[in-house]
Amino acid sequence: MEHRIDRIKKQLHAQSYKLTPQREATVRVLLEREEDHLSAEDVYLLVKEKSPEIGLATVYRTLELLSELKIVDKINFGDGVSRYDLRKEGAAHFHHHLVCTECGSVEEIEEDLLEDVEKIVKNDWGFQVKDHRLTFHGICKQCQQETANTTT
Amino acid sequence: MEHRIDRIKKQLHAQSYKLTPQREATVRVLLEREEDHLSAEDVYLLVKEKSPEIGLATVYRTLELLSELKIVDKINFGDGVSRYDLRKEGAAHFHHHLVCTECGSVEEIEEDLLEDVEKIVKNDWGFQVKDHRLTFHGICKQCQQETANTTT
DNA sequence: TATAAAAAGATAATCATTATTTATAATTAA
DNA sequence: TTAATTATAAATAATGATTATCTTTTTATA
Repeated sequence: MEHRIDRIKKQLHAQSYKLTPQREATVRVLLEREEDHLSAEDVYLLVKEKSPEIGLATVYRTLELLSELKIVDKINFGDGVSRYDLRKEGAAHFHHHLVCTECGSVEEIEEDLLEDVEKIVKNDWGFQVKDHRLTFHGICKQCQQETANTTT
Repeated sequence: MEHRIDRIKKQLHAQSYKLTPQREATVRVLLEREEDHLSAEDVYLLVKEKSPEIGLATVYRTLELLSELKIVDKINFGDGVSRYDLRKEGAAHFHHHLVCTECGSVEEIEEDLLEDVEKIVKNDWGFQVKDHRLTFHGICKQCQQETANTTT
């Protein structure tokens, strides 16, 4: 944890930003809840538990900053809310998501499945890919099993 | 054009909805501007040109309805607005997008590049894919050329 | 230390979207 | 055909996420 905070600190410094206490508190929440896909409001409430004096606008500003520096990714699953997702250390690319339309769960795929596709895009469309967003909508393993059970 | 309106009419009827004049006007705008990725507001303004008496809420309702019936796809490129994109006739899947971070242009890829990836998702994650959304962010052909020119 | 710059806090403003309430048109039953 | 029911639309209010503004506090620098 401390190691990752340190790295983020350095990334901020590299762009002459500071890791203020408020920013650190926000980053800590993101690290603790790395598996989740928190909205700004979610982050705000969690940060508030430990640093009650923080303001919502500050959280928004911090998330925006982290997003610009590609430390977090801002994603949108179609409900009206942006969600913020810590990028894995050293990951050049956004990871993929599996959104279950039954139970709403969100799984992550770390490995990059798009290398071949990106080659095609480059060769056939002349488009120079910098980043991608891939989300699958469907039915997760668990929900499939539950449906199978109730049917039997 | 009329043929496609007819098909959409049938799709609505199949779910016991009607193609009211307002809905038809909205669909016509979507057909005319098929290449674009219009926001609800955009659609509203365009429909208003021909049918000035239409209300914004009606456009929203219509787009929502068309979206439920999978006649249009609702997408989000990360600015705060939802955009609505007519699904190609008979297309089971959402098409892909190339968003240029330089000029903001949006290209579409009709062909499905994800068949292999979906197989992997199914086999390795047990996830039953119903639909996907794939967007590449990067630099389009034209912007690459322009950069090359100014550099020389 | 004094001054300038950056960041934060508080809250108002904005803007897309949704909900509500009333009116209108279309369909069905009597 | 008329009355009653239902679907749809119009107008506008309400909501809710996000951003802007303005003031205060903190940090860095001369």
